[in-house]
Amino acid sequence: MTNSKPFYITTTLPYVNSDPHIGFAMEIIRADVIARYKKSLGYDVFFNTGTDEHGAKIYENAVKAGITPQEFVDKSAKNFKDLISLLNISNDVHFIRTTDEKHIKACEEIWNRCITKGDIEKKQYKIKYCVGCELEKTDSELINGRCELHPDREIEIREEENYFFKFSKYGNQLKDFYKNNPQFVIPDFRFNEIKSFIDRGLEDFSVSRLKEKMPWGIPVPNDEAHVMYVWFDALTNYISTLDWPEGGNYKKYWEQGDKREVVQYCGKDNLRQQSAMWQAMLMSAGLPTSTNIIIDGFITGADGVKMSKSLGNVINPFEVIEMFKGVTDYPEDVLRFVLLHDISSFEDGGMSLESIKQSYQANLANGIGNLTNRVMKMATSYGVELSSDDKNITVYDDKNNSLEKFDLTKGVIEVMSGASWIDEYIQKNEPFKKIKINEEAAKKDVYVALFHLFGVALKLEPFLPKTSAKILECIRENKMPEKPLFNRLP
RNA sequence: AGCGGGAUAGAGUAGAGGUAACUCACGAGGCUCAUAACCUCGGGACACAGGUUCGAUUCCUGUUCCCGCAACCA
Repeated sequence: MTNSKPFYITTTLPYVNSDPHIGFAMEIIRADVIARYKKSLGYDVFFNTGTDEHGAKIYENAVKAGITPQEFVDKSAKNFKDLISLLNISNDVHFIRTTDEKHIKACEEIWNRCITKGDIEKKQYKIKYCVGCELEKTDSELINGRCELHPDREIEIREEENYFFKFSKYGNQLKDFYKNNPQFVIPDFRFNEIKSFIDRGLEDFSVSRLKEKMPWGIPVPNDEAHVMYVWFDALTNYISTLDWPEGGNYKKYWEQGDKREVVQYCGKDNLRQQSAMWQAMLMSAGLPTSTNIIIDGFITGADGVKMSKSLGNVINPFEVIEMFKGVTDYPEDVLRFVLLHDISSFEDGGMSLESIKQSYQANLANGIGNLTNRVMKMATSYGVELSSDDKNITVYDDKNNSLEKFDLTKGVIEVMSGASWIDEYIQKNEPFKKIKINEEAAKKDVYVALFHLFGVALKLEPFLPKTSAKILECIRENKMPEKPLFNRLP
């Protein structure tokens, strides 16, 4: 391809401490939709995801399970890879693990650059320690300044030496950066949140831990007593995946040219890390900043309550796919669909197995699936076929405005209304009646329906790739689907 | 305490200074090409109190209630 502009998109890396969560499924599906859409417009896309594999929780869990941390993360990383292929994520997605050799090298390099710049230095770090638990506690874990589990004991303040990143130094630079990039964080209200966070003033953050307490991390260069704490380790993946500093991919996809597009998807809990901390780290290391941070909402239970194991309202992505295996050949498209269509692009949204079934029935079985049968039945029995010119269109050449704005929910709803337009059109024009009295007129109607269905299928590609391909195949080969795309639920 | 967001039909959401939209559910009718699907019509809503305005549900102020954040949580 001549002229193909580079485009970079990444998800955050999920922490492999627990099983893949429906929220991560949503995040990677959304990033995948953008990646596929950009590819369809001819961009040269680098799509990144992976797993975050260091830290105390993993270390403890490995010890508990009686295996090494490396064995533990090897097993967990596989779960995530399994989910990714199950969701039919673009197969050229890059998968970085924070235990990968090239990642570790990149972390050392960015650390060295920041320390050379004078932005990392040792400080006393006060931790709150519960003697009962024998654990460090954060303020949010304490109730009235006391440990929830041991309210009868005083919290001890202990001091240790940690490395700190001089985040406070970057407040003004971040403010200027935000001013010059009014679309940096999407949606607006999240951008406001981070701006007012910066306005309140920044504190330096701790970037190392004592190795004797927590050995499972990347060693701090030139200091055997410390390992890196999560920030320099996990965030660096966005460039280590590009073989930074040496690799050509870094130059091509991150530096790019004048009109860079470096997009990071994340959940709302990651706003601060992605749009402020990571950007400051990049500034410190003398690297170009990201161009867009897209913030997703959270998925809640049906009535807006938090998903939790104790409430039993947790949705497991593997289960959802399993549930639809009997009724359709495209169960992964069902999960993709409900996550894209039923959860709003930037706000929290509720979901339950019941709501998933309902949405499936209404939109996929009664909607797209039924419509495909309806149109193809008439096309094949009346002998209507798309002209070879029409048939050879491979890209819907209109830019999808909602996708340009990363509003995927609106994007998929627009495609669905295209489908229901066809249903209305058929009802209004009644080609099934006309065929008995005026064959030509009936065929003309069916051609219109067929042509529009073709357009719907093309536009559906980034969202539901397999369903789209099947519909296009039926139209191009002028045949009925061998079986209904989406059967009704029993 | 502070900061941010929110309160719209039975449920979930959209929207805007001037006939309040959509999906599901509900009621009536239509069609028979299709997966008892599809189409049309109907009922039903802007938390409360002030203010600005010719006019606000939309802007401002206050009240009540809900939800995040409160930094080292990976």
